[in-house]
Amino acid sequence: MPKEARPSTGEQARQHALAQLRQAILRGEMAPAQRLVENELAEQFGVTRASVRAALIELESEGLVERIRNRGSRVRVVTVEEAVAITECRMVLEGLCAGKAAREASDEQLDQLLALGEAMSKAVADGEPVTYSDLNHELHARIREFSGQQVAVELLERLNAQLVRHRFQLALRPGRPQKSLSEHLAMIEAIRARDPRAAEEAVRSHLAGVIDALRE
Amino acid sequence: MPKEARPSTGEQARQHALAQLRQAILRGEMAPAQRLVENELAEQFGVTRASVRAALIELESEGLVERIRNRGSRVRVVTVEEAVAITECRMVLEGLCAGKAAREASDEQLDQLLALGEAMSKAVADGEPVTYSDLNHELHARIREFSGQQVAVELLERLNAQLVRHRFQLALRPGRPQKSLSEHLAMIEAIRARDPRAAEEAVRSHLAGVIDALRE
DNA sequence: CCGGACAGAATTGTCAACAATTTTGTTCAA
DNA sequence: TTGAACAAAATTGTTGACAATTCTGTCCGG
Repeated sequence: MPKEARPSTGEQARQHALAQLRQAILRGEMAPAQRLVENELAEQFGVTRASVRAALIELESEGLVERIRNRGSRVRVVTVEEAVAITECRMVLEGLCAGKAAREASDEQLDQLLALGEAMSKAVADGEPVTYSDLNHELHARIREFSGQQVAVELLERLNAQLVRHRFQLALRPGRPQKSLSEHLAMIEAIRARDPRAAEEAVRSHLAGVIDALRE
Repeated sequence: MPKEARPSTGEQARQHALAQLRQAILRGEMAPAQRLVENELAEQFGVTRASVRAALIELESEGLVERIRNRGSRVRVVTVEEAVAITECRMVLEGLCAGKAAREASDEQLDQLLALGEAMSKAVADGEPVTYSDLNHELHARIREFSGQQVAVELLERLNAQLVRHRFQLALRPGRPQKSLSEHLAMIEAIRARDPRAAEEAVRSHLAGVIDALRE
């Protein structure tokens, strides 16, 4: 059992509890469908139940936690169908972002994408799937960021948070990095060419591929 | 000042407060940027502050309310730029839904769309912009529903809720219904033709038109 | 006349106790 | 043995009071 967290003076209790719990779920420290008892969490994080409650309500509307009236909270499990539906939404939203990024990114930012692409190629060549997965994640984050589309960014971050468990499963599949790499390079190429239409199309076909892989 | 709501026995207090508050905001009974004091709301709705607090936290993550630490809550005001960004997201998400609806809707559902289109034409011919606006809203809702894409539906409902104030402004603009009507009819046509690509394109160009109108 | 320090008011954040609900385990009769 | 009724335990929902923070208006020195 993890040691009780420090009182964390400046930080308000609710935000503390919220951050701790979200991290714990995202890091996969909570088993899927595990029950989240307010009392236990309160003791574990060193805050009162009211703060835990507030945090749980917030996590519920982020889609990370499931709450049933008078029955308590659990870590939400995302079925494969849901993961597919989520990825379909990612597909169009990231497509939007890629198109805007192709129009509005600075030359400096385009160089960052190029560097990321090279790092990803190297990771695949060296057979390091974990490094590749991290870079993958970062590439998508950068494209979102460069689009300047704040609303889409927030929606996508929420959606991505719900997929943590499926991401692992996908990254370690043999042969997957190779296929994924060329799609990613095409995305980078289209954005660097400042071709919004091609950029959107590249992102969409990449995520269509992810959907196929999710379905096995 | 509105009379205190009934205790609403079965319903739990938090859900009661949440529903009341959300309705009040969506109906425009709360002035934009109006301060929401927890005590006042608690008394007004006949629940305790804790329930109001919980409701406010939830409404914050729905984007209807803005909360600042130790400073309280206000009704969130959506700037024109934000409304544009939101509508861009609607554009791609509703495009996704239209494509899926074109594939998966039943013949019966397609007939509903046709009937809606006729009603909309009539409303424009009769010069009834309010009726037209309602039908407009219903058409979009039906398309979402027929797609069977639950994740997209939830995202879109959240986004739409944030636009209430801008919707009014747009619907009453002279000449707007005429332009909007033909775009809507094209959407219906494409879905009824079971042409996903055309359906997506029709929805996107319609909402691109809405974006132009928003920018004036 | 102006600006900063300070006290008071208003408001949000936190807490511990209590009430209501659901689940679980036990008993007893058929 | 099975099933329903019931009691006990666990857990969530609610309440009112208290603490911490921020805002507001006043006072005093310059």
